[in-house]
Amino acid sequence: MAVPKSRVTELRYDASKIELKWQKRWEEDELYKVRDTAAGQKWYELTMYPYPSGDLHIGHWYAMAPADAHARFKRMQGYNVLHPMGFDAFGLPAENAAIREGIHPRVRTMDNISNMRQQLRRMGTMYDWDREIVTCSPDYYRWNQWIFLQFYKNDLAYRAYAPANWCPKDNTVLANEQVVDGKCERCDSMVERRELNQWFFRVTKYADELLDHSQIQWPEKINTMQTNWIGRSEGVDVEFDISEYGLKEKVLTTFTTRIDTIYGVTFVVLAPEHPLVEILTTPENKEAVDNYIVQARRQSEVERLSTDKAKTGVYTGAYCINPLNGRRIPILVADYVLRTYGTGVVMAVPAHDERDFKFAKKYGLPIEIVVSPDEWNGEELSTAYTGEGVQVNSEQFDGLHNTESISKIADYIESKGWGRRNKAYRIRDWLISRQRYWGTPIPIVYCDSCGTVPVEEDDLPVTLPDDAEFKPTGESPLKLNECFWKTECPSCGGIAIRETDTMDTFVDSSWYQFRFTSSGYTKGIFDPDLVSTWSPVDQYTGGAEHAVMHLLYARFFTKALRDLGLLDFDEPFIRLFNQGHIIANHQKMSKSRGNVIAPDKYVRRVGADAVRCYLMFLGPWDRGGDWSDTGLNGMVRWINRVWDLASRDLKFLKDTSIDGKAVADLNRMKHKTIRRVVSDMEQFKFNTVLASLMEYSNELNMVLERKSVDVKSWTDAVEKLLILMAPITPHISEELWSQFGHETSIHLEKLPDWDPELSSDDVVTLVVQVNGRLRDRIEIPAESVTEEEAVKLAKESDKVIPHIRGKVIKREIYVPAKLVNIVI
RNA sequence: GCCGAAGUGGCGGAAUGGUAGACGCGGUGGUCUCAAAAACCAUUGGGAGUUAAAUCCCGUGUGAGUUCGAAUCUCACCUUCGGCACCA
Repeated sequence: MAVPKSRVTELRYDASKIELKWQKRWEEDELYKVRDTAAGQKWYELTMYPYPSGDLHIGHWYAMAPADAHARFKRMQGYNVLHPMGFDAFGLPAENAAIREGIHPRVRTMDNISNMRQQLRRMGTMYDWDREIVTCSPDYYRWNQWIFLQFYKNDLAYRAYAPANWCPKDNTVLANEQVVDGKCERCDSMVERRELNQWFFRVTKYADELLDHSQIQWPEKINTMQTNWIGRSEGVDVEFDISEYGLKEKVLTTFTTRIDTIYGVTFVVLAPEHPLVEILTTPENKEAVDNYIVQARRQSEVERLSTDKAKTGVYTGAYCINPLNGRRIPILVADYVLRTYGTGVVMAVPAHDERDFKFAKKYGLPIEIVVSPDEWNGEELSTAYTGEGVQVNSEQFDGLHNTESISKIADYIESKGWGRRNKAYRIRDWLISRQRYWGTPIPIVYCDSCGTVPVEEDDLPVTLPDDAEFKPTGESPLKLNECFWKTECPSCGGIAIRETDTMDTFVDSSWYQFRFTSSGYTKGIFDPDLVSTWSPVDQYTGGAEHAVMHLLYARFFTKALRDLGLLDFDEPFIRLFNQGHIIANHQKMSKSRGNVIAPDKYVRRVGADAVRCYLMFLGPWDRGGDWSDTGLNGMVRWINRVWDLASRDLKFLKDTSIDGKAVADLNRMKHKTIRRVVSDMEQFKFNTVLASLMEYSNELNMVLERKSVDVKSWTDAVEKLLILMAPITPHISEELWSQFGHETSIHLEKLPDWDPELSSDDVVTLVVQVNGRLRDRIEIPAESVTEEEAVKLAKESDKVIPHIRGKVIKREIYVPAKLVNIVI
């Protein structure tokens, strides 16, 4: 295999010197200071803030540099742009490092932030650092606590004893969204089940509204993922009679989406955690059931839900009655039924449900067909039939197609009072408790006499103690810190204990987009005027991996804050764009592969502009790209050529013979380039933006060689190139702009308009086909050719004549100013 | 298993019903140089053809279809990537 020689393109200029010079100047001039009341329509463009891991890696660059270019572009279009930056500063890695190395999470996090802040400046970004948010600052997290209190008052936050996903490595519980393939999303450990008292946010209250994506322009993929995650199913709750046991509960309610199969129910299954299990189980079955429940509890969620696992279960010894046919059927317990979905009770129809079928086969339970497959002649099924068909064995509904009977049977059940239509959701409430130190303390106090008491708003923030001990005990380090947990009850003044769990860090990022509008505000979570000036975010960018976590939670918060009267709109982010992932040498970057690209190294060598350029050039932003050092060289070469073009001594044009056509052609090319660049920038098509700019600069090179245009045309052509490049390569554009004698920053320039007339070609190529095959290309003046003329030209072509000579022409197709197709 | 996206030169990619391969990388030949690197110029999908050209044929994962015309639309299949996966 040929190994490409490592060649390094030399820069014509000192990139670091120039870039640092302008970064300093921009800061002194407060060039990027955002003014709430500046002229121009507002444009709020936000990119997902980073976790302060210590170093800005190439993935951060890939997310932020193109986003910065786009925000700069909007600014040059005349918008008043807010494009802020902050740090998602709470989280497990800092605390785990503290356990390992003994460095306090705050110290380490703040160190990392100051390093990354410098790296972000070095990238040449236009962030206004006065608006920075650092979520581990009490000025920020006190508002997490404030929101928690409002949620608590409005029944959107509640505490419950429930089984939770426990990560044994991170020593904390996780939200459902943070469990991927049964493993911890962060550290890949197998998640265990633990029953604990936990705080939840009632995201399910907004399930229906969250399904509505009509007010946002997001990638269909993300909308679908959210829709699937919420997982609304419409069906019927049906009550099976258990009155024979003389209990308080007279019925067992099941949820089904296949009410058409109700006559085929041959047994009913309860989730092992269902409270009726204990009550209904007969004495002779008690031991078996108890053993089964213990066994089911021991299993992790993954083991229990594994699709390939054989289905297991036990009889309770109890029976219930199907209200439709009066049949008495057995009640079982099986762990394939989930307590948390629907009613936690399943009416099993083995003939028409894959899971029930397997279960029935294993335990020898009857299988009764009630929806007939096509051409079915009464034989037994070898697998569950889940398709459509005609009702059989269904009393008065026999003969109906099941697509009809679904609503007929539901109506019948409702009219008889045996049940009602209902919906079930896959999404669960958001578990926000974390048994960790480095997060927002939950502002709740437990008092022996008053119970659960919220901290007074005036007493916020509940701050993290600095002297916590970090030990991996499985409980919050705050539990070991007496100064923290020992407190007075806000209600009775007696001795009370603080909640020692902290909040999931996704709470921080659920509303940070609003805090950026007034990040220093002390009288509330945000300034009500400024939040409505800037919000919602017009353009959000970030990775698709947050589809059902951050993006869903942020939408939930927006709706909840709206209902609390704090916001007057429904969605946090109007447009969303997901960038892809950057890889290296066709492989995912990882330390173990040793192919991690360290941007700082390249920035030192060729400057931030070249790196920015290359990241935007290497492929469509949403599809990601493959880093290659030689590819970067190409960008360096191009920037060098632009440098040469723009720093040419104009004397070379002074005594040229001006060619009127060359001037007109250059002007045409200029307008065409402006049009293409603006339109592609708008759509985040940075790679084709750069291709257009390269074509334009190649054209300028040709003009330069021929020296055929006047000084004024040349200067304007080059200045327009610099303006179009400014969002992408902010430093070099600024430098060359000032070399042209401009006193003010290029970043204060408006993007030039293009003339629609001039931005299209005056001469077009007429393509001539015979039977759809290319035979000739004829240069014709645009727009001035009629169909007759075009066809005539085509038929007269020397290259076409041999193909049509002596043939009968069946059809002539003409696409104006583009193509003639002669069909023979 | 289900849902979704994608498959184009040696490589990254452009073109979303009308000139396939823009732009860039890499390669080849040349200029400059003692030499190299850098830079610059030319060339670069495959094949047939010719002294040279003209010209022709093939070509966008595979196979069919729609159309005057398909990388683009439709169907089936293959591969890769992403998401979901006992949710009744």
